[in-house]
Amino acid sequence: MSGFSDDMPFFDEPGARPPAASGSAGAPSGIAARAMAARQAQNAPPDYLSGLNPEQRQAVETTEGPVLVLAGAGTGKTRVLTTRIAHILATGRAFPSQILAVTFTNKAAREMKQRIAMLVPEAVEGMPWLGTFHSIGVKLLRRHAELAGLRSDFSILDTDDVIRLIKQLIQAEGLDDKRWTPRTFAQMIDGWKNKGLGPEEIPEGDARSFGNGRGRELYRAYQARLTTLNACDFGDLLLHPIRIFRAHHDILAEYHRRFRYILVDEYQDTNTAQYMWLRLLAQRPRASSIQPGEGRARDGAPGDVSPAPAEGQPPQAAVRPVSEDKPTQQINICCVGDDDQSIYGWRGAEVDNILRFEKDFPGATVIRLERNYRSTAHILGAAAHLIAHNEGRLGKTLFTDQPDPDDPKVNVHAAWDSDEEARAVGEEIEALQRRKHALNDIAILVRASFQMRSFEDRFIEIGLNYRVIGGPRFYERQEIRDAMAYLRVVANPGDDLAFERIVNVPKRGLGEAAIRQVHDTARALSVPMLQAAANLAESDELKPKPRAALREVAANFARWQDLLETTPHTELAETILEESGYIDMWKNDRAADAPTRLDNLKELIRSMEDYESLRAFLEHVALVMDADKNEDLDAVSLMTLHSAKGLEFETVFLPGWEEGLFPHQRALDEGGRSGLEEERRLAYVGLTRAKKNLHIWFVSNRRIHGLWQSTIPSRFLDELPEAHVEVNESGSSFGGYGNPYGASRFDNVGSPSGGYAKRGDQGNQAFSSTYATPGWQRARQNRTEATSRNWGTRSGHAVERIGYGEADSGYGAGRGSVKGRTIDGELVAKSVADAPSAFRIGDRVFHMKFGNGNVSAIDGNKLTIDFDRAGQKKVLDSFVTAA
DNA sequence: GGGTGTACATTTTTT
DNA sequence: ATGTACACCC
Repeated sequence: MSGFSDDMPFFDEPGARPPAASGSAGAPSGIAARAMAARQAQNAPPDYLSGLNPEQRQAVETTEGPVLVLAGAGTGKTRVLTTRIAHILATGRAFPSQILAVTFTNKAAREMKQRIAMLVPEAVEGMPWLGTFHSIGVKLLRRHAELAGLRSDFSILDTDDVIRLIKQLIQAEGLDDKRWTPRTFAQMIDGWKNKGLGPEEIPEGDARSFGNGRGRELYRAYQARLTTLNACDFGDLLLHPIRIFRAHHDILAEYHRRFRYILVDEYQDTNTAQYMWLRLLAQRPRASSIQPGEGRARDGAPGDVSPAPAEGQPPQAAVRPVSEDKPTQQINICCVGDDDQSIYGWRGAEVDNILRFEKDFPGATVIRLERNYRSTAHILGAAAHLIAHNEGRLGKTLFTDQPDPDDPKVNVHAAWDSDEEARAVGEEIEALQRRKHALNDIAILVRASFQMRSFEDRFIEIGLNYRVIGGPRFYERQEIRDAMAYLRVVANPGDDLAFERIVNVPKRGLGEAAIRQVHDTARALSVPMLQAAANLAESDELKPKPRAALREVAANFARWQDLLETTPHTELAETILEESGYIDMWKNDRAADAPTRLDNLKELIRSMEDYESLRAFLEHVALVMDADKNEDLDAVSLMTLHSAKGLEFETVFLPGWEEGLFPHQRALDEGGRSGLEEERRLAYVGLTRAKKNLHIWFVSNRRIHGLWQSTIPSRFLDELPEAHVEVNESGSSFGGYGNPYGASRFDNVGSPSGGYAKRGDQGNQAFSSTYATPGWQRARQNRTEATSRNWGTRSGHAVERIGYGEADSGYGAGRGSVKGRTIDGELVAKSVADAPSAFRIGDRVFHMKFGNGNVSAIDGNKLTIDFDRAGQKKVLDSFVTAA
């Protein structure tokens, strides 16, 4: 139908054009010339190699055979990857189109393209196979769609579409969608697909665990529905090609001939499906059973392998033959990764893939990059000591060539609560700013996004520029998704999900009943809903009003589809949004954000200009996540630790190092030891983002889900080496309250005279010099604002009180009631039982921080207490005792 | 079909 | 505490 194939140069098309835009169709003039030059000048290494250290250079020059590059943080990973590609090209080992280079994110792919362009300018246009797993998957699937039961104009559904679809299926099965939530099932399917499992392959137990044992049927129905919709989800972008490769050896063989070199970025993040996909492509045709489930290795005729020059292959003369002395179809796969930075286990990544590499690819060369160009010796020392607490590593130790005795140690600070934490970080940043430190070179990396809020509040208050990275994405906004739904129906009339989304947006008087009717008709006739709507509009099965509405919708789409051929896509999009009444809908909306939404729609249309066709644009939006950010502004970056991977900053703040938050309680509860190790790797990633200054913070009180919790410092703090760490005792807070893992040097943080924090110490006097600190003033202010009573002149007493008056009984009793789960003797989980509270309304109670108060309401184990001094708070009953 | 009330969940995120 | 999603009622 659509003419999308223009922008996809498939190699086996007649007259396949190699490096198109370079104008070198046929003869690789530019590249070959370069290759010649390179070989003529063999004595002097090409200049792109000259800046590499010996390990990097080895990684670049070991082009043949399987290679694993273990690239620690800041060791020049991307540089190796891009130089390696440049090297392969410059030496004439392959054409750009014969290199498969996969990344996880579009950002990484883009960066790689840019950097290759700097090294080999003429090559990039011809690297059609550099991209994310998913974008390459789409490309493969568009080419062979019919083998997966799809048409090549299939839609790609995002998570939201998938959930809506599954909801329909669950309801169709007569299941309660409260008991069996679509979200849960969508996650299950995602998990199965990550493992490469289709409906028939999932374990019986999994199948039974959902929807009264109907999991397998539901999954099957889901896949059937996708086929009907001519759509696939993200998982299918990998799974369909895998199936096709397995079932059609001739097609796989084509790609075997095609891809001479395979490069994989962030290999530690690959999941099982991606692994299988890579194995299929990298496998030597003759290779026998290497992998369970991968047994059918034999395909392409073993003998024929040697460069059966397909169209567009470099003339043999110009190319150094692919290692004549080695067996044919050499596996030239190079995986780059860092097992210590594997932080995506929760979404299916298998660290094992990287740990197993040498077994998977016998004879592999393993190269370690440990020379770090980013961080100071203190930071590296801290990171190394921390990560050494993990088991099952391949083992690497980062080092730096340039230790500087003036480098600051890693700083650890304590704060009373998250507001004070934000306030103090804000002050530190302002101080840096006065010293001309660029804000762009400062980042705050949090474990969970709710932590960002206190920083945002504070930064707004003091007028500090900041940017949040990884927030709600542009294309996830309602108005964008609506607009996209219109476009999707035009591009793929079978996209019922999109149709349903907008059939009554703006309101056209089509209620649930009318839509159901369209749905049923579509099912009965096995046609898309759009078609069914057109039919219904001509029948008398509906009341006049909805009938007229449907007729108009159907006529509109018919007209738009005609325009698709003749009208530029941006213009078409404008027409659609105008004629559908969608623009007017927002113009008439009095909501405060309506103008913003209109702006977003304009921006959407503007961004379409960057794409050749409607379908190219739709694909971009389906696959690309990036929100455009304002790079010009000098601003502090605020993001989660996960989204910080791969970035670096001069100065990094890591707030929230408290048990339960970091490591996160849920990671511990659900992941046990390996969950803890992943959290530790996350900490490692955080530490290694910093070039020079690193500040870690923890607080003693955090409000989680609306109630106050006392917190204890993260065990990770205890895993930092003293030699590289400086505990900052500027003393604006009350630090830890004892650490269940034994004495911790952080127990005393924040106590000028020390010692109060030790259990049993009578440390009241310790606070005399502390209560007047800004943190306290602020804390007090908050309380005053909240309750405006009982908190004026007696604050001094209150401070003493709150500190440790009867702490032993209070704390001890509270803690003692919480049972913990342990792994190897380490406390890992402390789930609080939902036992009815032992307290009653009106009871006089004591809380270790807020002092005495009266219980005013009880909700399970959550108490609302009117504290004498601290005002009304909600706290867990395990944190108070009868007074 | 739209508006109001209640119930529930709330780590991390890419494609 | 706070937001969202759904159910129910007008």
